[in-house]
Amino acid sequence: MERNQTDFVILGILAIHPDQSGYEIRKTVQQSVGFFWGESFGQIYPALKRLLANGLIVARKPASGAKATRQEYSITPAGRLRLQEWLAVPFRDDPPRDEFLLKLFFASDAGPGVALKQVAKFMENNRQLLATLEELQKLGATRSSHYAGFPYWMLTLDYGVRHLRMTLEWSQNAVVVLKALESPEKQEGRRKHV
Amino acid sequence: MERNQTDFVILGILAIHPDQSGYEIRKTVQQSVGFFWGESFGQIYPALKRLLANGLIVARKPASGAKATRQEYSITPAGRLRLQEWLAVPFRDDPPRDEFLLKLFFASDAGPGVALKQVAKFMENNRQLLATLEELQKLGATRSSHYAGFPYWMLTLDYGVRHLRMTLEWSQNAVVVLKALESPEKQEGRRKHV
DNA sequence: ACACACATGTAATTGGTTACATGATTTC
DNA sequence: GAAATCATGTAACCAATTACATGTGTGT
Repeated sequence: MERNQTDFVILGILAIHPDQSGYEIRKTVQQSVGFFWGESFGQIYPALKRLLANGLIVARKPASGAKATRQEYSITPAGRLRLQEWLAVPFRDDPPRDEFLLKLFFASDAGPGVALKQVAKFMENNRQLLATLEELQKLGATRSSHYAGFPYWMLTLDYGVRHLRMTLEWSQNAVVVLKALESPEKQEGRRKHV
Repeated sequence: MERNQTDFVILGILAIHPDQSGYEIRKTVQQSVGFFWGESFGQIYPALKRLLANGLIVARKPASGAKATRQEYSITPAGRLRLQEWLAVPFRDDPPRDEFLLKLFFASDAGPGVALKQVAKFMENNRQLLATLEELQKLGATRSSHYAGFPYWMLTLDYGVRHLRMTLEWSQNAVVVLKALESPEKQEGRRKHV
């Protein structure tokens, strides 16, 4: 019960910025919480209908000039209340399923070479994402936004940046460990061939 | 395609330690990869039947003396091959959905008090888990295990420990930020009431 | 003319949890 | 004899992705 998080993502996004279409909501989600949350159209459109039926959002044909097919949504007072209610419910932390760690855990069956490839991809992914988030952070710092949500957004961004930096530090060490496993000799800080 | 990760978790676990029942496999999963992966019975039992039908594992009634109802499974050579194959496929990193961060991101609608409560729970959870993982790490260090998988297990453990330490550092800062938002005055390192 | 982004939706499938249902064995 | 743990499984439901299907508007 109370498990349909898509609804709340939409409410949250519309609470920050109203008059968005389903298409736009998805883009906003990707650009704001995308580094720790994803939503697909297959979930967004049905969710919008649900929210509409429950009076938590309202639909409006956009002002003339915009596309005729487009539907814009805004949050209602009831929707805002629902959102606030949900915010106060303790989050549940189920273990996030991490496929990378899973493969690494079992990797001895395939050897260090395979593990090193996975780690390399992991590093590359994280380096790129880190660059993006640091860019966002810099932008935020200069703009010193006046939105009420701003400090909260920056906290999550900071979390992301710290997380990615940690993964890169860890990766460097992992590479050293795996390379040592790769070469048959033990290289305990000494030359090869003992 | 190739998305049924439960199958591979089971194969991986049985590759490390054979002759386990479905019940036992689940426990092993919890105790080994539990901090980044979970499996429920509702998935394990059907998966075992699937794997059995495909010849990737074999079933055996346990030696006399054990429970009659119990079924023990082991990985077959075909299963091991399948596992190795999967290990070499690049992992996919979809953004892990983090409900805690999501609530924090939208928390301005509910205020710093609500956010602080969520952060407090987050810290508490992570402190506990960190203690458990550090315990495991210490145990691993003394035993200096001879299993081939050992270095890989330690890498994932190290990841967990680093991650949790990072979350606690971040949390401390988050609490400071949120407390500052809570009190109406700006406390820029100066006295209140300007 | 073509490509790309905007825009909305449904259907099929898979993935996954939770609840239900049952029963044996061990420990107190 | 009661409670906890071991043990297996199914059914109902919910969550989520992916593929399918369709069409408009904008820019080159």
